[in-house]
Amino acid sequence: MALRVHNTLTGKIEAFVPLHPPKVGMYVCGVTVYDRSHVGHARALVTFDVVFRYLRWCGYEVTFVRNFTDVDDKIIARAQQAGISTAELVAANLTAFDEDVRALGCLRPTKEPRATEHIPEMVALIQKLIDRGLAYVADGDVYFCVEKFPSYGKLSKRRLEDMIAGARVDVDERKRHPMDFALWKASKPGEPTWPSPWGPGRPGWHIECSAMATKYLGQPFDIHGGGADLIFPHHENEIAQSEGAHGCEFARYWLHNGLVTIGAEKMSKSLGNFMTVAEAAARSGGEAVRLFVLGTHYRSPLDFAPERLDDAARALGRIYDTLARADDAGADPTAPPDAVRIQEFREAMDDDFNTARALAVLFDTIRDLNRAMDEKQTTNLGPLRATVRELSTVLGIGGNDPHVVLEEEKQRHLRSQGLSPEYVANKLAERTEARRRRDFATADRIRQELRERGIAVEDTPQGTVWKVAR
RNA sequence: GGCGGCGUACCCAAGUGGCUAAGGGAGAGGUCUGCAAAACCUCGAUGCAGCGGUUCGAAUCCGCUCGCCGCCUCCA
Repeated sequence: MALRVHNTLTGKIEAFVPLHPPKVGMYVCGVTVYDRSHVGHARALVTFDVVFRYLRWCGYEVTFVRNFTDVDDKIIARAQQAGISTAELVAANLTAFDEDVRALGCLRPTKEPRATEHIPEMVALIQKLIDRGLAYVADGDVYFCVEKFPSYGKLSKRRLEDMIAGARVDVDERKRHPMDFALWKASKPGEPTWPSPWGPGRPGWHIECSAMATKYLGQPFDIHGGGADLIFPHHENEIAQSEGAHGCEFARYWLHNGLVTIGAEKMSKSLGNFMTVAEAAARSGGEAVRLFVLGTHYRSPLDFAPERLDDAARALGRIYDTLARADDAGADPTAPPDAVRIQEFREAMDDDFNTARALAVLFDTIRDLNRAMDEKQTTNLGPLRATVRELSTVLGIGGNDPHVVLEEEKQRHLRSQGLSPEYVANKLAERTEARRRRDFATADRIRQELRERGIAVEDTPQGTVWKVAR
């Protein structure tokens, strides 16, 4: 079975057939860098990171483009509020974004173009739309004329009449049709501005993606992705602009991740009900956030609660405990992965990136690994360990050095508790001595004492060790 | 109002016509242990919002009802 993906354009799950195999072009809408990213952004980031990784794992040469919107109303407003330049605001948020992405274990896209670095391309595209009669100039603004694009609404499956019906659309005298949208906005004093044939101004939001996607991927290209909240109007407008200008299909497969809700309400900056990626990562670690996201199919709604992060952190801890144990047990690092498990994994991922099912394969493998160690079947260790390593290249879960991960977890814990490694070492030595004397009352008292500080003591055949209580 | 989607065990969640309804977290019992912890084993929904229907057979298809969400405005 080969990869099948859900295409928003058709509403169906279809076989994925790239235009120019083995090459695949993928464009994903990134973020507007006016503020820190939250868990909702994390979901989009992780979802398409896995798509990217899986396509590569399948042998495709993927060009993955993810943009930054670094000019828009909110950036301007936020910068003015803070009394800094838009450039300063953008720079700060780009740095923060980079940290978030790294915490989430996402690979770098092939290209990360910024809107402000592609103004000439946008101007050229707008000019082409004007030339083809699909756009018109009004007072230094340029609007796209939706009535001139007959298939407008084909992605979001809505008709122009329906949209106006329930409409809270701005009544703008300069627009010929209420649903017409801005390609170019004349700038007000003090705003970032670029020269254009229609006067100084700045681009509308949608045009940047049309211009940059086509610049780096050509047209048509294979995959266009983003959050489900972008289907309308953003992606609908991208299609109108790109297909209107070039007279050919824009993108073949449209993939959209479901939104993150919190208390059954959409998580969003405007509602103020969000947890930032940095906060989530500080609580449970970025990899746990990733695991939380991948536990649900990417198109389903995902309800966030901090406790779910804790669940994920515990599950992740089990993975790394097992891997550390396997490495200590001398799993052959050169062994090939287990073909049966890999096949199960492939079938799950081929089914529209069913990461929840793929994770079940990972956890089954973890159990296999522990059982093999319990039963001293050392020859199975290598292949099972290799299987986890293989799956981790796609899921981005369990791919780090387990000893390093566990050690970092311990250091983090000690620091947050204000405890020194010596304190723990002394307590453990004291307890070991007590146990040697068979003074179990003292030993248990010490263990309880440490437990209250979040330190879990384990007596193993190799001696006493401690871990962070999860 | 238009369009799209959701409701599966204590919590999360996969499964969309047919083996005993994955997996994770929590829980119970067991093995191991001085006792624990970890790990493993076992248990856990005779039932998949409710009601009807199609079918030899449905959580899965159809209809209705109830509850909930998203988009239609900036939004991942």
